[in-house]
Amino acid sequence: MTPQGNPAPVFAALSDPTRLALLLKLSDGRARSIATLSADTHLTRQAVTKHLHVLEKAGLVGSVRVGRESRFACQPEPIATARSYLDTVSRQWDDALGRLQALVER
Amino acid sequence: MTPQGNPAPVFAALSDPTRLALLLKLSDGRARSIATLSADTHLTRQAVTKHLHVLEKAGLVGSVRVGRESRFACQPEPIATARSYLDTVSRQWDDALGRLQALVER
DNA sequence: ACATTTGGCAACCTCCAGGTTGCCATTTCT
DNA sequence: AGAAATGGCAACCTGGAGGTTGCCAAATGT
Repeated sequence: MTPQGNPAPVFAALSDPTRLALLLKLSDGRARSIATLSADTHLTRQAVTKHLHVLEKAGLVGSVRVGRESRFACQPEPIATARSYLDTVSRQWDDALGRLQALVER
Repeated sequence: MTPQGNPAPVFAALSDPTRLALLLKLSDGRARSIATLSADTHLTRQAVTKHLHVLEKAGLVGSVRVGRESRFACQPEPIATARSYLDTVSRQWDDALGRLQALVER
């Protein structure tokens, strides 16, 4: 259910320090339970749960229920989406700058 | 290589569709007045002004007062910051995936 | 069998982002 | 000089984000 092409939700998911920290923790590819992920945080387990669900809705992580615990792990596609968006913007900007400079140097 | 920078504020600035649209408009490098930027929007000039100030605080755009109007234009550095962050995350993820696959294939 | 770990659900609170309206100052046009 | 364009400022409203607490259900350890 990850809409491709609209980068705003992905950026929104990335706009919170707590979620960035979670992503960094998960960026080693290992799957972790909610309890594990909220262990060394000053936040409540519920708060962490909410953040994880936000990340999941944005498609940045996926979850699997294993016994009594549900494990979360990274999913890379939306990051690629966000990166390609930034690439587009900065490329257009570079192009425009290049043209301007060419005009000036002429 | 590249400077530091906390990427969360940049992502926060990028997390709004209106601001993304503004950035795209400005990504051709030309500077525009607030009135021009809010011309083909369904939003109020004030709303657009607020969004522009958010982008400015994040360093994504800069403004210059020219006569009675203030012109806004792109500034590329924070975009580079955000991109490098996404690069870091996705590289770490790729590395982890690689190690996992190496383990599995053994 | 019982206690513990783990997590889902719901109610609640507070704060701020996004948006509006109204008014006023300055610059530009005629 | 007078009218219009441009935008800064402030008050105000509303919804949702982020966080907490409390309770309950299911899976696990002993």
